[in-house]
Amino acid sequence: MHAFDVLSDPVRRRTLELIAQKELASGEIVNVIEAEFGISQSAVSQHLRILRDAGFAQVRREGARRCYSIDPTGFEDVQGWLDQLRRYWDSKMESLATEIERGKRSGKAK
Amino acid sequence: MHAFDVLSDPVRRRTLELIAQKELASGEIVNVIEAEFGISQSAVSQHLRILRDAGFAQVRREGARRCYSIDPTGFEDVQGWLDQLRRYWDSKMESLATEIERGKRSGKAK
DNA sequence: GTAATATATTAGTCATCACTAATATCATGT
DNA sequence: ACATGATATTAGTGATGACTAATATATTAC
Repeated sequence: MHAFDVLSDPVRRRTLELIAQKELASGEIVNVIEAEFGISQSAVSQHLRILRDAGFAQVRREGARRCYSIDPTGFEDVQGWLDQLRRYWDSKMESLATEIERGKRSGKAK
Repeated sequence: MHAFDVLSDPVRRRTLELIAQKELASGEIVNVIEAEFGISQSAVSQHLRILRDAGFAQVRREGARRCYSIDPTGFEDVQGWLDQLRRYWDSKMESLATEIERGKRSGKAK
């Protein structure tokens, strides 16, 4: 599943918000998500798996508990793609600015 | 449609890459996407509508042509959400570093 | 070992969305 | 006015993914 597909689900985004602030056990995440979205433990567990597989979440076993925290790895591709895109349109702006500057100097600006 | 849903489609991501570099007429976009993904003009047009509606693309009429370019507006929410999340885990790292520092000074580090 | 708790997995259902085919709209040239 | 080209829209179909219910696995307590 592509990184952006992972982030396209509101339950997964909310889950990331939660574990970004503080490591949480699966059960604690289930409590919040169940209250906010009205879905089952099973559904949350499936989302957690997707987050793990895509490198957005890390898990640490603590007895019977599974403690989840943010894994920055998954965000690298996403942020990279966004940065690349921004570079494109920034450089476009820049060459536009250069063009305007050139126009001014040669007195061609209308 | 949520901003992340918009970005979760590969055709739309590719389209954004194209128009981020250079303003393109609908037909030019169709040519590239048709070649790369093997989908119809209709499909591309539907994707362009979604990009417009979500504030990722701007359109300019030029006779019968519709010229598309990037609209940064749509990316604000996306980048904002990512930044917020990063702030969370950065501050977590910071307080962890502070804690270690404190531990060292008080000689409590194990 | 058995019960209780915590979490994950599986099978099956339903909704959403991306697509095609067909059609509509709009501008341009004759 | 009509044909042509460029683009958008609509209706209908198929695939994917999010969910529930049921079950499996693992850990702790008795």
